[in-house]
Amino acid sequence: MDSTLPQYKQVYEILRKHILEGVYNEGDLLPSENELCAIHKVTRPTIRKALDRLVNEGYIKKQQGKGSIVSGKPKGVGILSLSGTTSALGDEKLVTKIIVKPELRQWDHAFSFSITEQEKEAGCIYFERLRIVNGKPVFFDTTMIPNLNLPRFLSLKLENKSLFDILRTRYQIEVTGGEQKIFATTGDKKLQKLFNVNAGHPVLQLDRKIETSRIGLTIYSQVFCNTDEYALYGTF
Amino acid sequence: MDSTLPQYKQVYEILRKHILEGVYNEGDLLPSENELCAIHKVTRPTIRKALDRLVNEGYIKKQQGKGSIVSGKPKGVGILSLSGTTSALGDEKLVTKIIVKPELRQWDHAFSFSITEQEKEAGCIYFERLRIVNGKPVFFDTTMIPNLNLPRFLSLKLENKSLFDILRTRYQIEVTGGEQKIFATTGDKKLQKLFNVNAGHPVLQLDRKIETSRIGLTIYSQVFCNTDEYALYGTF
DNA sequence: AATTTAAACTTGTATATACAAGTTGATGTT
DNA sequence: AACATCAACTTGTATATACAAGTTTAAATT
Repeated sequence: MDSTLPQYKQVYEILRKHILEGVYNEGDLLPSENELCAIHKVTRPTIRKALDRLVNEGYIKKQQGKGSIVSGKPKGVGILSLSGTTSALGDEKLVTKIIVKPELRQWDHAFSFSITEQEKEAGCIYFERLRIVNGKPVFFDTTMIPNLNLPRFLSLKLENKSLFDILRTRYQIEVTGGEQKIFATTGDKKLQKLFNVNAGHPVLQLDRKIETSRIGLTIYSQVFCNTDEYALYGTF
Repeated sequence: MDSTLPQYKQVYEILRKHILEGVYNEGDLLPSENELCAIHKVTRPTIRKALDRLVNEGYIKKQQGKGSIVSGKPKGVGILSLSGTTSALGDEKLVTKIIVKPELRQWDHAFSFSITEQEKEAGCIYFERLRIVNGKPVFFDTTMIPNLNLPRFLSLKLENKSLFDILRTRYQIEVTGGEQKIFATTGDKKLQKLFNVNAGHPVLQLDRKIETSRIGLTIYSQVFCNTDEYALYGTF
């Protein structure tokens, strides 16, 4: 497929990358909109559309008369993002262990969410991961994705990459919204064993239904988190 | 002060109000962009800017070739919003009890967040609220706001209105971003008593630092939630 | 020297225009 | 009747232009 990104998205991707890679650091001013126009050979409305997106996602803040100031921290996926947590900790200290490798399953519901007939027919890609921070298991997440035109997904390695980065770069799928429910609970025995905690230990549970730019593709995710040492952190 | 809102914001406010008041319901199509142009006597880029905002906040979804589809549910304040929970439950079933009325206090930190010298000097407006759903206490929140040019705030009644609605309509202050930490914990004795639960009962804790469009004004909020029957719910 | 003023930046708002691309329904054709 | 085509919608992208409004810097004035 061709699928050339629109210019404002191209500029957005470049600036976003530069911020993440440290070309621009927190507190820095981006080049002015007119300079960006010259650099990328587009007009100001196009540049402003790219910048609007960076503002919405929390990468920059704008101040009239002054410029675009780099915030640095990514917004994450709407709410609290594990990737946000990841980046806050530094990747080298985080280990991902696949408990259940991506496999095809039948389903008729996704956690506390109901699914459509279409989703039921497609079946779901299912996997479980345990995230270990400095030797301590902190996150356990279960993900369900309807098996709709995601070639070679089952053979992808999820250890070191963010699911959403894979979807974005490999399949051009972006998160457009979603809903979530958050509980404080005590995990079951399986979870107590995975987290190595006693019965009755408080655990955070997060059920998410994540809508994407591909119509019909909704991702369902359930995350358990031991917040003893590491809180679930996010910017918005 | 004059402070006439820009046209795109005026259109945004009108459409937002109409969605919330049920002029347009979930699943409905908004008038097309060209029709909205005619209605509000502005050009399409202006209308599109208003719609962009509604999309970002989750009020509508757009589909090329079709139109703008009303989602209905508000996005809330970036993350999970109590107002979102409120609206999901229906206001009549929610009772707010003021535990500590808004008062001026000294402070040198806000929960797990540190504060600036300027904020420290200004002192803080402090209040505590308990939210009761169908007779069951579910939320307990503590709020700290630096006392910076918020006339008559101390005499406002917070029982029936959202704090953020007050800030937006009365002081033209909007939330621009923030950060938060979420824990699963067991509440202290005060909280056990407020929630009427046993010791060791899992409770959700949420520390939020909320930045606003008024420079220097950051709101600090700590929320405890008993998620036995009602999960913290939010869309994004 | 201190203050005021103005110029030269910055982002914010708004218009007018053009064409691309997706959706829908009506009109033909088979 | 079923299908294909087309026209008339819809939103998406992009340009060119203009002026308003906030910030900073430098020049002019006191």
